[in-house]
Amino acid sequence: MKKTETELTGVKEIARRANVSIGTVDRVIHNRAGVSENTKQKINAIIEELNFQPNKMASLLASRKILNFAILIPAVSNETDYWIYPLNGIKQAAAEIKQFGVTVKYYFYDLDSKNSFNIAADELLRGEPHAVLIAPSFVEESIVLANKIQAMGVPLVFINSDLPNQENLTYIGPELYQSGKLAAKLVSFAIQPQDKVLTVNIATDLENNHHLLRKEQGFKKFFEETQKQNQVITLHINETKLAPVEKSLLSVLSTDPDIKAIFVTNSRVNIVARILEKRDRKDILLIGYDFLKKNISYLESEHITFLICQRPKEQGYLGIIALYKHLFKISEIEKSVYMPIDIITKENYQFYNS
Amino acid sequence: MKKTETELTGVKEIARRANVSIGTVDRVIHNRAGVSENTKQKINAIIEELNFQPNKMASLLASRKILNFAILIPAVSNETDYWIYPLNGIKQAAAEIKQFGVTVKYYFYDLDSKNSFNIAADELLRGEPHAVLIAPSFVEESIVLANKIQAMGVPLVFINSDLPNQENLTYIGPELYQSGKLAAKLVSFAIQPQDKVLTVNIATDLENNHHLLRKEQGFKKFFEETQKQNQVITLHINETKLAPVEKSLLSVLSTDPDIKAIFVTNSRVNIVARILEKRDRKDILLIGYDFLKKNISYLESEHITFLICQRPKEQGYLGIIALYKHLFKISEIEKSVYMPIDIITKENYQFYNS
DNA sequence: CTGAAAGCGCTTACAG
DNA sequence: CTGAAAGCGCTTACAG
Repeated sequence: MKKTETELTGVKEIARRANVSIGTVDRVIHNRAGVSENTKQKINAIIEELNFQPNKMASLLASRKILNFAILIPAVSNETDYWIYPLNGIKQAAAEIKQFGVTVKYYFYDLDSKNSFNIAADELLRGEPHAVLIAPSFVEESIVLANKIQAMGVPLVFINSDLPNQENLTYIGPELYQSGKLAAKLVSFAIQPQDKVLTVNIATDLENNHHLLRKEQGFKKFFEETQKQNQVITLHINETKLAPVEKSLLSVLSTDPDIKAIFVTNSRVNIVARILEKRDRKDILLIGYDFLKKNISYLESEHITFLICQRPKEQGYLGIIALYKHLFKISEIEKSVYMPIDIITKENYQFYNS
Repeated sequence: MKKTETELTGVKEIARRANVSIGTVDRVIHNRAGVSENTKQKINAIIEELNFQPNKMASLLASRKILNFAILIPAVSNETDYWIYPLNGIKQAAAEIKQFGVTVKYYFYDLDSKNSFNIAADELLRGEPHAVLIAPSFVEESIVLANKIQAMGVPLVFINSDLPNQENLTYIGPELYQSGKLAAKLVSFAIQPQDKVLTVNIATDLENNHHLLRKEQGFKKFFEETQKQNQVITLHINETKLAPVEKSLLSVLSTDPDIKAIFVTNSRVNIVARILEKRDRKDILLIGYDFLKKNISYLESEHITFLICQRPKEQGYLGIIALYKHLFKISEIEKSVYMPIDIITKENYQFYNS
């Protein structure tokens, strides 16, 4: 249970072979100034030869570094508990890497307020973090922030939605188009050729919700590609309260009684479920997004048949771990990590851990 | 970026407050013998008060421990590449914890040979590992091994299948019954009330394949519970070569032309896919298990509609991490971790990372 | 440009 | 039962 092959490696051995002090070796390892080109090369050669990997624990211990990670994500709101899941993932990762001197600071913004985003972003910058994870819900504002963070040379991770042309360390989140296609496939099983299908976007600010449209496109694409003859009807509802959604939806359903499946492009599928429940319309297959308590209860009662879910907890967890692995040089980080597209039903939700 | 609040905590501070040496503090922390009850209590009180958590990196560094993990899993065979995925997960975890002084040793056995299992198990024991992960495919033989390992006080993790009444640290793998139910639900969407459904077990040694029966039970249970009128027919084929499987299967299909869906209870679904492909029977919905290359290609060609998959890579990864977290006291380990039951289709398989 | 010394927070013999 | 010292493999001032 003891290490044996010490002495053969390590700064000491390098110093001995190069005939210098370990201080100089350290300078070379970390590329610090003040070493003659000559000894530098000599030392580097030995490092190569020994295939030397500095002992991270020792270096952490000696340097007494503490690293501050900053998190900027939406606050958990009354309307949706979605963001509790990424937050839980982040907290779990934070607990695990605490012992390596990492502290995590949280900044929350209101999904209904760009201003709250900007305020939180300013606070974050003032904290001078060593690494940042953000959910860039507001595109313009997020780009401004991302540019500042990247200018500081601070590694940045996006979760949940991506921002193009940034120099972020990685993106961890869903690929939307494909999830729409998958939804369409699931729907296609349960309907007859003459049935119609309805897609519903429920969001007040569709501008900042391009992602809903991506899902819709994927959904429609499936029906085109497979040459199904089912008509796909599209409905945008730019309100999120029950009453107006109900009004719009019922109007469409009465105009088109052949609609036998509804695809809701976000987690507000529970609103539609509630409406169908009131009218006792179990003949319509309902499919939507996200593992929220409200949605799960409708999965239970079979008003919702499928939920598509992209591991919100894992997004948070992996985001933090990516920053940790990068800063501690544990492994290389991929530029983007697309979460698996999970299908949740009444039969498997109890095994879905977030 | 420097730590500030040092001195307030740590063995030194405890020693100072208790008026003893840090050596004595260390003895108490690790419950070593040779400390008077009196000073022990005094020190423990201070530890409580300070909410002291020893610095793991320092302790690791000072103790120069190396930990050997032993892995016992089936070898990757020609017939199936299933076990490459757990192995990859294990290797990934091993790479990440290598820097903490963990080395991993692999022992492989042949799924067709209990003897090879016993030989590998003996070798493993001779290696005197500090932690063990096994896939206990042969029940009897695995129990014998598990008892020996547990008698040595060595933490033990099971992946892929569980063993009852053991004192293992944790089990990480699938819950089979529920996955069968889920398969039934998926099938139920695509069939008409008059259609029949076939479940197929393909395995030479059904005795050591109780798990197939569990899936079959779950599958049947769904049809009972939901009072579907579809007849569910059961077929056991105790051969794994194409020819005999083909013979059995075609015989059943010709007797019962109403069979419109087939549920294969393991990864050999590709054999059935091949048979259906040859006969160009795309009218039969085929569903089976596991993200194998062969299976995926039939998913692509739409001879297989659904694959159910339980994250083999993650099972390996999490198994190792559980041992690491246990030995390094990073967090408590749950007695069993059931993997999510994932549904793989042509539309989402490319995002499934194992 | 380089070295010698002190120290990170622990653990490990060894001496008493 | 307890303490003092050396050391883990690095990093950090400081001195030259």
